[in-house]
Amino acid sequence: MNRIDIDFKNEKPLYLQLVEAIKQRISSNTWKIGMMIPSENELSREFGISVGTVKKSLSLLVQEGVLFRRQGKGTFVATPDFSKSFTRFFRYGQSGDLSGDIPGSVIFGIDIVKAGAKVAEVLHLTAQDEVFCIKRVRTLQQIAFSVEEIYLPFERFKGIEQLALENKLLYPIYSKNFSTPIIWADEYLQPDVADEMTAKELGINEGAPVMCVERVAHTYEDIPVEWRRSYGRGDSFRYHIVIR
Amino acid sequence: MNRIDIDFKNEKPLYLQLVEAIKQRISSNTWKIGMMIPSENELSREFGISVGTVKKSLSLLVQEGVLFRRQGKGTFVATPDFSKSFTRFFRYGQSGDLSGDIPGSVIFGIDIVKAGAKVAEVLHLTAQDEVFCIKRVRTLQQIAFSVEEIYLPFERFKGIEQLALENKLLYPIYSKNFSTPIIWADEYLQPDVADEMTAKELGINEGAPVMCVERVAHTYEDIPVEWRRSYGRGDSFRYHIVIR
DNA sequence: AAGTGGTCTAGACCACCAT
DNA sequence: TGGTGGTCTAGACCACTTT
Repeated sequence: MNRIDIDFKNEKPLYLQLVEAIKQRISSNTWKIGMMIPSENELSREFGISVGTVKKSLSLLVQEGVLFRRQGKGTFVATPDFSKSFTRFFRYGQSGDLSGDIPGSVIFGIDIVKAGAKVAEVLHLTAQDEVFCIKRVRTLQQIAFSVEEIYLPFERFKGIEQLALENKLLYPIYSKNFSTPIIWADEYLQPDVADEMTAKELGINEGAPVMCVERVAHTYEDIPVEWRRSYGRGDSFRYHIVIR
Repeated sequence: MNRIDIDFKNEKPLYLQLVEAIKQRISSNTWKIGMMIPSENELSREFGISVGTVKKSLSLLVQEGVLFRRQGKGTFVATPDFSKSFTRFFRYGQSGDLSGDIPGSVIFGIDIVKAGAKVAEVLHLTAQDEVFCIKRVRTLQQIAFSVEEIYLPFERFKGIEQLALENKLLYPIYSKNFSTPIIWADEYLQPDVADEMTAKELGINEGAPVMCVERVAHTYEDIPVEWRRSYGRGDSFRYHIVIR
């Protein structure tokens, strides 16, 4: 029936068209997070393409982390849970691993300001467009481990200033309240030393090492919707990546 | 003919067995870097499996960066060129990007020492095993940007102390002289501040920010063969990664 | 037993490249 | 024109999960 999503005259391969169609259904909340999506056979019938092609699309989406599959059970919409991968690099002491803990946060303020050149560039706005600026300190077990400034486009996040953000993870809020799930991000790391202000907020000495992390977060449709700059305590920061 | 590589009674999927067989041929230099490997049809005949299964193996190897393919031409062994991805994060000034430049290096010494606990653990040796320890400073346009200590297992790299390593990239040497191409690496980043020694070597002030990068480099067979710790100038270090 | 995903086959047709 | 990879089909059989 519903073949409006697939265009057989289109030059684009069918399996990529199906990938887009599935992403669209997830991003429009037709298929919700954690939900089982139709089986290979059903998708094959619905879109009028072969099971083999459906398999190719689904394995691509699994590879991207959008879906996960369980043999004998089904295919499910993955949780775009960045909180785990985004804080996995913090530790305390020499060996303690707190990546399982949920960080707390204290909001220092949320303002509406002009984007300015830098923010405008990364969020694809003009420098005169208004953005929200959230300042907060994040904590693990009552210890501050990072301070951050977060910039959000005003239009998309209108009303966020009235929500209780204290001790909340932001990405679930973007997803639930603003239909804006975060799917991937660019991240830039630079070492730095704490200035007076940062040192006070993190409870460390001025001149102590900190990690500066700048991040641009994106939606399914690759729209940049958040820019943030964090300063993390050097003694609790260890970032692991695999290079291929 | 040559079906010794594929075991149809094995529980492991055929396409994964083929992936291993192909990696083995590359790592044993049977198929050299840049070489065109046999076509899908030839591989299908040689290993006695269907073309579809061969396609699955090859696309997996492409995804891992081991092979690359060109429609109408063939499938080729990719250059395991880590020099690019491993130095891509350096820059000078506010915007200059020197990732295209080849860094120079000054060797401070190459010693044979006992591995010790840390090195033994990551290189899968015992603490009494001997390893090479290379100390060097790396430069871009005559400016030192990092100092590093590099540890290599003695047995695999016997003779490296007699080679001219000055201003050379090490990974091509591992590959050419020791049949040890580096395929992937774990990398750990932490911010730090320069001590007196490091500051002098990098030409910066004591207490200035530096990035501490620890890396474990691996072969095709996932054998860890190098451990290094680098301290990079904070003002020229910017690390970019994409999180999914 | 019925439904799911995981593997595998044996083709087909096409676009691209070399000759 | 013949060989290559890229896409797509229409099955088959298996392992696993649920009913």
